[in-house]
Amino acid sequence: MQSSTRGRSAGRPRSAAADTAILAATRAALVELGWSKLTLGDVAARAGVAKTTLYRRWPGKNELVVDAVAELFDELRLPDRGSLAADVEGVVSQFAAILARPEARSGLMAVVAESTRDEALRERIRSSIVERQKRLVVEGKSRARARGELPPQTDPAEEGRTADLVFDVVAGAVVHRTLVSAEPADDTWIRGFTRLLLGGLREA
Amino acid sequence: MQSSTRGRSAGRPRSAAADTAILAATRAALVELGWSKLTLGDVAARAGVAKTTLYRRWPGKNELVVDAVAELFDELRLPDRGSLAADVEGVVSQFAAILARPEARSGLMAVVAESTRDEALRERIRSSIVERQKRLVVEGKSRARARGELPPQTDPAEEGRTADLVFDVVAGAVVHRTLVSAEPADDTWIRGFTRLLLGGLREA
DNA sequence: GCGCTTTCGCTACGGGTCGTAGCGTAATGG
DNA sequence: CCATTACGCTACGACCCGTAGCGAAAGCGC
Repeated sequence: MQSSTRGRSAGRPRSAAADTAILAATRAALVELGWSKLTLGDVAARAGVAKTTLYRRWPGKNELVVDAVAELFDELRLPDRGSLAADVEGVVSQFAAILARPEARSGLMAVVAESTRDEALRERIRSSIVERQKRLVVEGKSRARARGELPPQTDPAEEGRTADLVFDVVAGAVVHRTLVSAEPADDTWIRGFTRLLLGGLREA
Repeated sequence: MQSSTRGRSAGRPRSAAADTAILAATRAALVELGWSKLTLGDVAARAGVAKTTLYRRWPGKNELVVDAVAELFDELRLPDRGSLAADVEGVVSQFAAILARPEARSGLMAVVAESTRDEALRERIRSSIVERQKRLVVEGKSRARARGELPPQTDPAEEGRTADLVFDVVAGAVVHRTLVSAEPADDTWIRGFTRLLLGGLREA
């Protein structure tokens, strides 16, 4: 008999504080234990909530970690530094700083790996993490085009393809440098990468 | 084969057939179950060996999957196609084909994620997977230099840095395209990527 | 052949995590 | 005051882990 209107009115409301506590506890557990040794029971204990509360809000470990890591990317911005090269260096630097944090290193690749067999999880990652990054690429390109640093683009389909391409190159390079090669994406590296991205291999 | 003389001689030798059976079973399990649901008991059953045999040869799931996936990269070659662009397209195409296989998709990122907290595992990945790929980059660059497509490089330290950089860009882009963006690195994409890599953003 | 050594298959076990069910209590809105 | 929903807590079967112990098998040196 739900008096309808919206299902969201009757009963005790969910504690918003619990949400933030759980996500913070998840990140703390990622730092201390890493992905594989992280257990939901441990996260619940750290957050001061019951394990059942956790399961009422997230389907499982994968989705929880995606949400916990996604918050790390909230700080990503694209400040206008005056030139395309400076803009690229700026955003890559921010991205590298996030990936240098242990909670991101441990969690991000693990959920991406899981997402290869879980369509819903992949969509969750895409909407809460990837899409936000990709928007920076689109904005940066249009800004450079307004400055005259890049030729105007007529075909919108072609424009979308190159934006995707550039995004995969930038994000992929930083991730690979940080997690696979396991060496820091410091200023020297970032300058070299920006030069390669803008001028190509023949000028590097 | 393998005529004696070296340290190991006494006792029953380890079955080489068991090794190949176990690694093949591991890949099959990766395809069917993915990383998270893969259990060593299941792999042992598929391979027709006892679980204890498996633990005698590999420390755990991580190392086993690294070795199983590493074999997929044995086929990686750098055929001489006459130009730098064609060489790049060729090797990227091979790399993309490997990453398109489900056993690579499921396993590779998972072990990389684990390696962020396990130095020995990272070294195992580096020596058995990454180093082999990186050599292709070095060889391709020197070949292009011999053709006159790239300027000669004087400083060997600088040369090493750019080789590392190019490697991270190439491998990272393909991995990101395949696993994060979850779209195929087909011929169209490969051509666009090669053009971006060689000519830079201003020519793309 | 004969032992010595190492590996193999098998069984069994304690320890840990999972995800859920059940229950009584707490916090809202009508 | 009552209906409704969230919460904390406990308990549970199921599963996987990694190891120990056993007898049997398979090479090697003699």
